[in-house]
Amino acid sequence: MSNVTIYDVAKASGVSLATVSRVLNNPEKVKDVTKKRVLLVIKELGYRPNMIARGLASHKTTTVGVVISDITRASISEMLGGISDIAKKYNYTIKLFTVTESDSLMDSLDEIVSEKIDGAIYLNDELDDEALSKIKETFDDNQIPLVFANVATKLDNVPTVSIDYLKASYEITNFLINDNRKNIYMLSTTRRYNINDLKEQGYTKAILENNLEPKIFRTSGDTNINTQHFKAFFEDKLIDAAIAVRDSIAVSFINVARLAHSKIPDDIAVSGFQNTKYALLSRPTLTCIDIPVYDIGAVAMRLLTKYMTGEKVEENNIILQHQIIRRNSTR
Amino acid sequence: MSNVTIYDVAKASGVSLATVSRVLNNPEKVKDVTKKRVLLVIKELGYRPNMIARGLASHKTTTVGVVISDITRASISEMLGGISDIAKKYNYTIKLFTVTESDSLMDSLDEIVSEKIDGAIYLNDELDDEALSKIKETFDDNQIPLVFANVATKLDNVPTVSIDYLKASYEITNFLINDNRKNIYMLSTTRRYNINDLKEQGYTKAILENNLEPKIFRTSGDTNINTQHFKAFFEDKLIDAAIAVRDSIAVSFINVARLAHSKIPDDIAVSGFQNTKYALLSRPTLTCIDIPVYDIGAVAMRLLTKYMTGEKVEENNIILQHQIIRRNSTR
DNA sequence: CTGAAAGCGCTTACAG
DNA sequence: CTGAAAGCGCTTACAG
Repeated sequence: MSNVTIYDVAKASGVSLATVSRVLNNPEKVKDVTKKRVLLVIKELGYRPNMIARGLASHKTTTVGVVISDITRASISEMLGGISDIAKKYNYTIKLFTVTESDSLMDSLDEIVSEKIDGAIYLNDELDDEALSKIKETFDDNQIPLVFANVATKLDNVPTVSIDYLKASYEITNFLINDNRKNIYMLSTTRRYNINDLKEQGYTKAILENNLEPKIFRTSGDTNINTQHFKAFFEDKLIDAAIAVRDSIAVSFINVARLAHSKIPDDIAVSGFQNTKYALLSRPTLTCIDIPVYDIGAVAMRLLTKYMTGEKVEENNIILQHQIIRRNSTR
Repeated sequence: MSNVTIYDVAKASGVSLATVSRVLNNPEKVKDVTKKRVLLVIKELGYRPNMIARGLASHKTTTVGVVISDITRASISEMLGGISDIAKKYNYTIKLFTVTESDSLMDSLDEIVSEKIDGAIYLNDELDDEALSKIKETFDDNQIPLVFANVATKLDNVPTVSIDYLKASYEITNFLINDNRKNIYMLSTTRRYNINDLKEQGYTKAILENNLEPKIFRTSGDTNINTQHFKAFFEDKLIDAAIAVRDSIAVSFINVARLAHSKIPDDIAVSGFQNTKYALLSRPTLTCIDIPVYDIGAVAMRLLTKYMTGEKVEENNIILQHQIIRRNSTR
């Protein structure tokens, strides 16, 4: 029964409730004997401070908000894993907020802010700079530290944790160019994402530097739909390499390409992005950029703890390392 | 700026703070003119009630805890999606708790309980009945309604939302038996899950009813590891059908089987469980039991709202419908 | 329909 | 090192 209050503990150990509170929050200010006695009573009574009351009195809830748009995306749950592990380590609880497109952004933010969180991590790579700065501003007004995870922006004073998507894309494109590929497509999404734009830029840069022609094919993330698109694609396109912005799109493309009697990787080399389980289960197995999704979450949470406790922060925009995982869909 | 309090609103609209509170919580008790005036001031000042203070005063936090073990599992994020959508609809906020194996169960529960949630959903199919009832008891002691999602148990008075895994497994096994398969393996996990046990039972029942021999092969959920196991498997096993307890294990098995020159589905028919994206991206595409994971989450949350508000509940153990999705890995 | 007052369970200066 | 008291921002009987 958790209806034991700080009063009960105070009475049972013969001290004031102020002292019990100190034992819990500033133990160094309490004499050893007293502390031991109080601690014992706490154990015996099974006392656990009421976090709500503590939150009201101290203006700290030891809760961080995690704001996401589409929880179903594979990367999200891994990022959440990283966030959660570090949050636990620093004794923060997580509140989950989902913002759907039908919601007005400002209303959603107001709601989140009124929950009195100590800080927030925002996961949403669909935001443009305007939306990003509006969000940042709202949190600033309420003095709530905020970190964007897996989001890239040129705005400074907006803390982010991400990888260098432009560079990653540039590298994988060059990798294919060095394999003597001439007709390299980027398979991107119809919908413009903050991060996919960077992938396209890195690709385009490498392509142009080599006097090739950039070719971006946009399709849906939905397997049923992009399968149809890819089937049409093979009726008239010349192609010897493809870089998909997501692993699942790459695998879907491989499946259709093989139906069209293309040999992977000899006729067409294919690369994905992220290194999910899809890449391992695909045949041939998929070469891709490994994105340390768990780490992005973990580092974002760690960064947030620094803002919340007022620790010195050297760098607001953290770039984690990516790498190319070579498998059988490329030579 | 959310530092506007109920006092500011009261003063600005010339009423007492009690009236402002009523406008928000029991509007029918306030005269229309007064209500309109207060509402206007609330808008103008941008007032949003402090949820922490409200929680302390009312003993209701409008927050539900979602307790999970391994957030990385694909099913979890979809279930969370269902939970989140319904929670939003009923104006509940979600607190996320992860319980790792290294944590003591009781300590974790104590922590969760001290967060003063109004109710909880527990997602963990690794628990045996003993653990389940211990958990249920702890929440009962603290008068916190609790629903287990995607968990099966014979204990009554433990609310659950799930599908009939035994029946689903029984059906898919019979489906393969009717295709004249004789050497049907179940590909299960080394680790015993609450739910996988039921899958094994359904399989075994169908097999025995048809005078066949039950054959359960246990492996890891990790693709790299089970690939090795499956390679060894093909050196000495006679097999013409396989039912994997997870889609990803089925796909991994198919990949190895094809390497061993088995034709899918002619030589070996394969079925999975859940109907994830893996099933669609596999070649051949994977037949599997469709599990309405999102719905399980949504229904669990809806059920929980009933417990929290004291609504009548007809049935504590809700079974959702599954179905067999036939694709190309079976005939 | 509305207000004054107590209370929710804590924390935190302020004294001593 | 410890206690008395004010306060965090609300809700909710209790009167009227």
